Amino acid sequence: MRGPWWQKRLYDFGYRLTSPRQIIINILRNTDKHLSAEDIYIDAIKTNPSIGLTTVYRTLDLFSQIGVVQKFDFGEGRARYELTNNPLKKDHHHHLVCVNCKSIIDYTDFVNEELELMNKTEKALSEKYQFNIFHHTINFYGMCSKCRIKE
Amino acid sequence: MRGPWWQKRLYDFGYRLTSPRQIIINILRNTDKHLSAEDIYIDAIKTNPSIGLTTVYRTLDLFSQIGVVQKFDFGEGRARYELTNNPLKKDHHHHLVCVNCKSIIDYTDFVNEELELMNKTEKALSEKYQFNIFHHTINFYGMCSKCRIKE
DNA sequence: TTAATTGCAAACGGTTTGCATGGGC
DNA sequence: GCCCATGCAAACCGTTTGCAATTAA
Repeated sequence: MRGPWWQKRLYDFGYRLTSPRQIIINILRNTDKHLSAEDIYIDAIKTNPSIGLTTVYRTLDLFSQIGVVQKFDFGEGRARYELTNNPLKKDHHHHLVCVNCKSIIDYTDFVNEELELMNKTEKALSEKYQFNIFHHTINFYGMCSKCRIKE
Repeated sequence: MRGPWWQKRLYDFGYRLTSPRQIIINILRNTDKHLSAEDIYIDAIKTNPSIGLTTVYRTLDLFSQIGVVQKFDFGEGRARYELTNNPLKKDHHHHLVCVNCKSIIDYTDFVNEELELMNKTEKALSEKYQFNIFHHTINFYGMCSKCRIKE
């Protein structure tokens, strides 16, 4: 395994349970939601009240750089984070975002077809534009049923 | 035509050419780039130096609410804006974003196939989740050729 | 002992708001 | 005259940075 010393221990929950990095990984492992840095911070201080918000940001940045965590921006003015391989989440999913209440639904409908097309597109784009593509996002924006009733 | 009084005049360039709204529309019409509020502001004060950045934000917000402008968030910590029907831009396109230098390429490869699938997906999602879907975004993230050489 | 990790407070940068002025109808 | 549009300055808020203290290897 490559990377810094602690990377290979990321999923070893027996290791120094109160280390901020372990706490944050645990929080992300135990949710199927898209948490913001603040969400994670609020949850983290329940386990270790001395954790700082700065550490949460730095940890998330580190994790997203090494690909353990994926950072999303749904246009709310704050980032949201997901564990890349979350056992509680559908493997490959995309997002359906309510522009009103900001709720997010993960969907997997047509992902197989989608994936096929995306792979094809990715390959073509890589060659045509000489891009080294890491990942893609597909978001649908609209208004959820609850918000539609209220309006 | 529905909407506020000035909406029907959006494309009437003879009308009060120094009004901030007209200036901003002109700027967006004459570029094929994804401009940030600041980009637009810097361009706008060349035409009318008394325009304020606040007005740029308020105008863009208004335009994106009525669907004249689409707001994008590529995860840079700032929003970028495109005219929905920009004559200089490809009709329906998606984005290829360099995570390093933040350059954005509009691509149209496979858009027809993509569009077909997206329409199908959109319809299915609308029904399944009772969402009223307005639009979608597809972004590929990777590293462009220039940045790859530098690293 | 040496480098990495962390918390605090302050800075930062994009965006929004309060408020008073100005311009169109 | 009334309402909407606008500019300015200040507030806001998520995020980043400088720095000193702590911890791990």
